[in-house]
Order: sequence, then structure tokens, then C-alpha cells
Amino acid sequence: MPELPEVEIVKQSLKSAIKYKKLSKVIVKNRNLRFKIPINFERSLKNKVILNISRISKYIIIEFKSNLYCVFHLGMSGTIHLVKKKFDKITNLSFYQYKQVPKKHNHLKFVFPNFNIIYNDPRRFGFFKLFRNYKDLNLYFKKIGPEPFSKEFNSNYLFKKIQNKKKNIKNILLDQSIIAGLGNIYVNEILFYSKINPKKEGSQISKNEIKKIIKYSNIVLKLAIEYGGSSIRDFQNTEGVNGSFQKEFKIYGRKGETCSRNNCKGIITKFFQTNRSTFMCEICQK
DNA sequence: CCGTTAACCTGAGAGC
DNA sequence: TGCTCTCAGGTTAACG
Repeated sequence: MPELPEVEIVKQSLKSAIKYKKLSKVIVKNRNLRFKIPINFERSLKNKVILNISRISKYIIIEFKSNLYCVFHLGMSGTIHLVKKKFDKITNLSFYQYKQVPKKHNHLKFVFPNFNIIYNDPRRFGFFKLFRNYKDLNLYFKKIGPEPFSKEFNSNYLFKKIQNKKKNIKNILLDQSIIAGLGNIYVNEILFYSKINPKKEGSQISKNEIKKIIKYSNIVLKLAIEYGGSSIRDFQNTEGVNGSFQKEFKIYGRKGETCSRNNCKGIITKFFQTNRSTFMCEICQK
């Protein structure tokens, strides 16, 4: 489900809900996520105070008091639900458009005095990990590249990373060690804005095109965050509000439609690059 | 080192 | 209604 903007929205929602709160306990109903949830997970987090919630790439980090970090990833289908316990009734939830928490695939429950946070994940590609010090936490993210908004993600950096690559630019931008947080939707969108053919190999990308990639990575992602993320199927924030950036897609999911660029009469095509769908306008993406 | 492929899972929707 | 097939916002181990 989530790319950088959606994970950012989840992080913000979660932060306003649980920062400085004391977690009463965790109940794990199914340990078999992408990685098995460690046996000491519940014991380690019981009665721990949350100091902060942050995001690196598509990972969310919950920092607990006394050097304890819970890192989780939503995979393709992971969602977080805030369920208030007032009068024994559910008064709020998130993500799913139903007015109740999904019945199946609720794998973890974080219990707080007045509400629960539920992790739901049908495909179980998501996971939870624990780190007991800052050094180990950093080590885990060592291979993750710079965030698109960072100063480090500049023309010189990207040129160095792609100048010798035979791989196509679309797959290069999906590589989390080169740039953190992009996924299939936003890579499609960024390449459309940059007028670059997704099949073009890294070494053939010009300096000017590199500048465009950097510029539009920033513009597209910032806009998507402002719109509350993209809700293709079921994404909502923790207040139960849909994102609306899917309405702004210029290329993703628009096979057969006419290119939206002024004076371009191109028809949008769809094909696959390493099993992921790519959408492009053959006329203006060179 | 590089690039590609398969694998991990369930559910929604299309087509018959 | 029901069966089969394809596709889905991600990551990574294994291979040549």
C-alpha cells in the first residue's frame, strides 16, 4: 500500500495519538509476519513510555524510554487502526472505509488506557522489529539512501549513482539504496513530470534530466503529503480520512487515456518492468 | 560487484 | 453463482 507520503501521514497521525503516552501492553495474535515477531516483543514493550515517532523511508520508528526502538513496515497491505474504548464502543478507526475494524488479519494490538492501536495486514508483508540501542537502529538503516527532501539528494549524488548503470531509470528510482521512499506510483508520476522514458538506462540520463528528477521528486511527494496521501483502495489516515492525491495522478492507472500535457495527443500505455506496472506517454517521455 | 527473477501472502475484480 | 486467472502501493534471497 504505502509509499513515502502515505507512511508520512501514518507517522503524523500516530504521533499525535501516542507520543508521550504509556503503552499498557501489546497483544500479538499472529507472529508470522514477513519476519517472525520476536518472542520477547510483548514483554519488552509492556508499560513503556513513548518518547517519539519518526519515519525513515517507508519505515516508522517508535522510540520508547530507555533506548528501545520499535521499527515497523507496512509492506503492501499493512494498516494501522486507532480504536477508542469510550463506553465500550468503537468511536474511531482508520484506513479501511468500513465503519468498523476489519474482522480478519488483525495481527497486533497495542493497548493504551483509553484506546487501542491495531495492526492489520492481509498479505503479511509488513513486520515489526526491536532495537535496544541507537547504534543498532542506525546500522539497520545503513543501506537506505537519502530522503528525496534532503540536501544529500542532489545532482552530483544522483549522477554518481547512475552514470554507470545499465539498469533502466524506473528500476533505479525504485532502488531504496539510491533514493529512500519512492514506490511504483510515485516513480511513474515523477518520470512523467520529468518527460523521461522509464525504459531509458541510467547511463543515458542527462544532467538536465537528473535535475528534473530531483525537482519533481520533491514537488510530487510534497504535494502528495499535502493531499493526505493516495487512497487507491483503502488508505486513510488515523482519523479515518481518505487521502485524495489519487485524483491528481497524471499517468499511474491511466492506460488508454490521452496524455494530460498541453498539446500532447499521446495515448497512455501500460507495460511491465520486472513485474511492476509502468505507465507512460510514448510521445512526451523521451 | 551488477542485474534479473522468484518468492513471500491474501483478496478484489474481470472474464467466462 | 462460481470457477479461474490476473493484478496489487514492497522487499529480498538466490542465481548467473
